[in-house]
Amino acid sequence: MEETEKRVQAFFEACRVHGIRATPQRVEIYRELRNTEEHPDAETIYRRVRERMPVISLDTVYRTLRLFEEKEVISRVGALNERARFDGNMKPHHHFICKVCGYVGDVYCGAWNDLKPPKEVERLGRVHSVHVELRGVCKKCRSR
Amino acid sequence: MEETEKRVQAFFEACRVHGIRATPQRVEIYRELRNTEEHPDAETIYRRVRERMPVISLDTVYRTLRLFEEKEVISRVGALNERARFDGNMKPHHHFICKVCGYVGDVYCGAWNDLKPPKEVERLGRVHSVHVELRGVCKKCRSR
DNA sequence: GTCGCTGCAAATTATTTGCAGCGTA
DNA sequence: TACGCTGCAAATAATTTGCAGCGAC
Repeated sequence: MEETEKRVQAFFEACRVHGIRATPQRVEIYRELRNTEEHPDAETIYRRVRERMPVISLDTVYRTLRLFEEKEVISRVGALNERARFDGNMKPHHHFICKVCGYVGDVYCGAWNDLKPPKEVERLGRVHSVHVELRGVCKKCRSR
Repeated sequence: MEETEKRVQAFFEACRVHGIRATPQRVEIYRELRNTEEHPDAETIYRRVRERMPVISLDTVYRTLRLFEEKEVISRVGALNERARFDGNMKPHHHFICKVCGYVGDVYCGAWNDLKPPKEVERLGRVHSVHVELRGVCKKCRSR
């Protein structure tokens, strides 16, 4: 069995566990996402899936991605894109981000200020800065 | 001199270096951003600055933030929020993000898969995952 | 006077929602 | 039959843009 197809099997299993239906649309969206390393956006996934499955709508893609993310079957790159948040502190530091409310807290950790990227990264481009993101649930949201 | 005000002095200096005007609006936006650790969004900054400076518009705030970011006087939390990007790979890995085109590449680095957050982070909340983000310029954008 | 910066209003873009129909358990 | 899932169209929310006026060099 091909690698991607093994994953699709695991996907069916995950759907069973979460009690959601593995509809054709969802399977294709999942397959598309596993088939690429491009970290595509919703629109791109929509365009590609539609080539193989002409009857699918963009909002199904959005809805499905949101569902997958909620079930932790896929993840989102970078912060939860609610709205842009800014930071006036340009000293090296890191962030704790609450998955629930989006709260962002500063984390200082000297040891993390000079993490050395592995050499293979040169293949991708030149690194200007290294930044650690901790994701979790903040105190306030935990106590609710 | 108070800490924030020292920073505002540095801000004037930075404006001189970059050849942009340190208008009252810009000074207030910068001051607001340095005065808080909340990593506010544009709307929040707008609301707060307006209390002290009634004549300012939301788009000036947006424009100013964009300008500051470009000049590297401030930074943005998380990825450049163009649009949401998704990742079907749930194995622990890290990301290289191109500042110019938004390209996202996967980075595998065993040593980074179990970075231990400093104890003070418990003060903020419970950490579920640790993720390193490398920001830089990708090969394609460098050669242009 | 020139040119950068601003406010206003309108435009654009990404994402979400309400609703009716359809298909599967 | 019931209910989850879908497509469509309309709504919402964040951010950007065009334009005219104003003020600093």
